[in-house]
Amino acid sequence: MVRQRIQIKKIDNITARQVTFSKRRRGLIKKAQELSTLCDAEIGLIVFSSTGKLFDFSSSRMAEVLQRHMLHADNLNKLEDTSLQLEAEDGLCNILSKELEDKTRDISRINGDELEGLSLDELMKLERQVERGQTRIRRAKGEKLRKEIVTLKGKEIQMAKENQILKEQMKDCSKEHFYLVQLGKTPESNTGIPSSAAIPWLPQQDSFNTFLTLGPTMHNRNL
Amino acid sequence: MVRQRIQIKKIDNITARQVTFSKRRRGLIKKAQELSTLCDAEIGLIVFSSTGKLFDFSSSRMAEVLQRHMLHADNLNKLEDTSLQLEAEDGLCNILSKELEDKTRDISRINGDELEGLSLDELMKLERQVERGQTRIRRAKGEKLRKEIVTLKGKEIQMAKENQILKEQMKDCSKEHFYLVQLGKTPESNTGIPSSAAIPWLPQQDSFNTFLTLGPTMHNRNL
DNA sequence: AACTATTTATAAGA
DNA sequence: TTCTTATAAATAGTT
Repeated sequence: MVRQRIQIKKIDNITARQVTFSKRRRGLIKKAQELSTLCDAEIGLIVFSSTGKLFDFSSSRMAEVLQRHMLHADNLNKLEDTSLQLEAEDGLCNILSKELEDKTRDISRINGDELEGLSLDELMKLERQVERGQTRIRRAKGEKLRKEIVTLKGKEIQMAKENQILKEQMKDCSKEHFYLVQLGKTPESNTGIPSSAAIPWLPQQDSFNTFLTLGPTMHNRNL
Repeated sequence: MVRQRIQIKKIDNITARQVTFSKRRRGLIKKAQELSTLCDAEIGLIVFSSTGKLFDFSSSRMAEVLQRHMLHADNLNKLEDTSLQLEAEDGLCNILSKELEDKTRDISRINGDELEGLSLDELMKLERQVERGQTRIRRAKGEKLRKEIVTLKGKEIQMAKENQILKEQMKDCSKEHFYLVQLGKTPESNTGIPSSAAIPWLPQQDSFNTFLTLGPTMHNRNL
């Protein structure tokens, strides 16, 4: 946005990301405050940094809700005092949140973050893992594309058939009209020149019936 | 803030207030989106207009949390603290296990499993994600290897120096022995030729003084 | 943490 | 509501 416009996508550099997070978070909270004051709105805003730190803002009543949320968030890291009553529950929560933490870090590493502490062996293992996944994902994508092509080809054939049928109907229709026109003496059909250019997918047909087929033609074109 | 700086206090004029609300609300939500994308933050934003209309934004799973909070907010009048507390605890576990489930599936997919339900777009997004991670992991690996090489080269130089010193010592030592042998009439040291075969990394030394240098030599070898 | 060149947001007006 | 525009505010990159 400044000095150079940035794209809105995850900032790779961790330091830069943290700096931007800090600046924009403050900006966002300020805007939220201003909106609530200026327009008498009730606003609740919760922001978790990628490292799990919580920041929030709330006007008035919403505070209660957000407060509760904050407690939950805290519990997530260190399930403490408040509920000594439910030790089993705590234990389960502890286990869950620990597992969650592990998996979150795993994903982070797969995405190429938090690699600092890893040994060469671990890095190479990670590389192999990602490579394997990549191969399989590509295979799945290829498969998907292939199937889509098959489906589309099927549709194409189906539509070609329909077109053929419609063309036949059109021809019959035109003949009918031709006779009707001859009987009814309307003078419009004088040139006899084909105008297939405007409707390229339809083979030649004489202009004397163009105006008659325009309606159905346009309609079919959008099928 | 524009054309004329405004004070941050409730806007009296109702129309003006509504217009400002509409503009700033959109601005706020845009900023929240940008922050969540740029900095990989989880954000939940709830805005109630003064007329009671709800607008909200949330990144990812925070949606569930906010949903819950909104429900709780409704119940807040009816339920006592204790039951709320319990419900909250239950909720936490639920949320944790749900998130765990999500992340487990995410990892599975990165590894190329459970891809069946994914659309082409999702597959391609996944492919890009994995590709990006791969690049970063490879970069980290390269970096690590480079550092290791630098360290090893440093050690090599250090050891070469030590070897040089040891050689000098050895030479002095040999000479000394040579004279001692000459004086003491021991017959072993007649050639003055080194026998390095047994300990190839050490340059020539005569067998009669091996026991003198063995200690420090072995020690230095492990430095 | 401060600076500053720019971009972005937006108040007021149409 | 939406567009325009002058200007305030936010902020990316730099120091």
